[in-house]
Amino acid sequence: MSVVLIINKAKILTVIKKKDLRKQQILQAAIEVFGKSNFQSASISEIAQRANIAEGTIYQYFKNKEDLFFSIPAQKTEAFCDELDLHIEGIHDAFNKLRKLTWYYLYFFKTNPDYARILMLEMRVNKSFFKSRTFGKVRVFNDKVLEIIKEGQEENFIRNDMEGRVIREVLLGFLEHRVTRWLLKEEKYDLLANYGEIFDLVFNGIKSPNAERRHM
Amino acid sequence: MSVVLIINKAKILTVIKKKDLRKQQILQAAIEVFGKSNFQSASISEIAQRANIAEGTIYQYFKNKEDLFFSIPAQKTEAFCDELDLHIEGIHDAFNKLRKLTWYYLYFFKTNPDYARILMLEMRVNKSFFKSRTFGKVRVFNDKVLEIIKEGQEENFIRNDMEGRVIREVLLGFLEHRVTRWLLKEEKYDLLANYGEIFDLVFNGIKSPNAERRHM
DNA sequence: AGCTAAGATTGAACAAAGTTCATATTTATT
DNA sequence: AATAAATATGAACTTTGTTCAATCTTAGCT
Repeated sequence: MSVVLIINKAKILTVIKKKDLRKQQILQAAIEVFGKSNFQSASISEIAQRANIAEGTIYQYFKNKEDLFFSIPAQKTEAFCDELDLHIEGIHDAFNKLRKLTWYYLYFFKTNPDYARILMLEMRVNKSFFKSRTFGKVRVFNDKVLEIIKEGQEENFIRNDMEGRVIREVLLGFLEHRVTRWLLKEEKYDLLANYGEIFDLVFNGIKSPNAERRHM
Repeated sequence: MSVVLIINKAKILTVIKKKDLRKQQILQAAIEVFGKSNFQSASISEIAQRANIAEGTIYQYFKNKEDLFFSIPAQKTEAFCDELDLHIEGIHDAFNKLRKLTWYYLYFFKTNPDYARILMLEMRVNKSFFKSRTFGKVRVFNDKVLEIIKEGQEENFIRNDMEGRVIREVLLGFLEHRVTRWLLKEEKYDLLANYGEIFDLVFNGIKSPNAERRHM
């Protein structure tokens, strides 16, 4: 094994890439199949079919069905965080950062409904997901939200009499709930409709009493 | 069949009761088994074992595993609504009704964690649950919340510039999120801890601007 | 180019769990 | 007590995730 490593570095890279490619191919098929239905009613055979491979091959790349399932949100969540950074970039005050974050959150799920279904209706509600490698990616986002909230507390327009974590719970709780409802109602309405209204509603609850109407 | 109906009414009642009793027996076993794990990893054979019956018997009382699963929340939710009515009874203003409702909601799930797991982590996130007979019971609760919110809007301490439904979404969204988090963290902390704090947080978001500190 | 070994792929076979159904048992009626 | 109806049973069936021995493909070497 280590011999190979010494002899030819370039070749190994292409091998790794090929492995990665096949993994991507399986993941893509998995997103489509899992996204259309759910974990239990999606079948390995359909995923294999859609990826044009044999069922057994999947198990060379993923430990089992659950492992494959849990691997789906990893890249997407990473992409979400990266793009979010871009959207936040250049905004200086925490209020507008939070406002933009809220908008982007809803926008992202609106434009990625398959991923939304998987993350909101299956992962978010699965105990072992919280122990999975993939959940680390979600935590990055959660940390970022808390950071902005603390920033807002220092800027004194988010109330200081409560822990940042509790405030985050209200904001994320509402967002998750909203996306979940939208999915369950089969995406029949616009997830971003009256977005300003609802942000105002949540925000008025978490804004500092002595920041009256400063940002309205 | 109809002959029996004409001949002996009392006997039939006892037969119905017996059928009901067996159904209860199966449901109780199902609550225990589903509550400990989840839909997919709970097995019919374990439920049958715990109810001291054969696997096939279950299918005399329930169409299939999903039907059995969906039947669990029906009675519990009904009991929840009935008790909630008692707790609300005698409270005259919408503010304190909402406050009590919030408290009772958290209290109920705290004291019924098996049911909580089933409702929050499995049902609430399942599309076909929304079409099930059982969901009607949940809707009764939702309607009650909306009613109280509208009452509050008339009493003018809940903001009137937004639809009652949106306000309900924030309140219930937060409550569901809180219970869900608590379950996922394996009930390691007290669900009712700093309950006043969090109600204040949500309420300040939905209270009418011209009801300043009236109820604080 | 051809050989060899490692790696990747395959799909038949296996295992586990939901569901069905012919048979057996229990209960109710006369 | 006899008969019929209702209920319960568990072995057999079906489906689907998973394994694995056999086959094919690719990379490295002469």
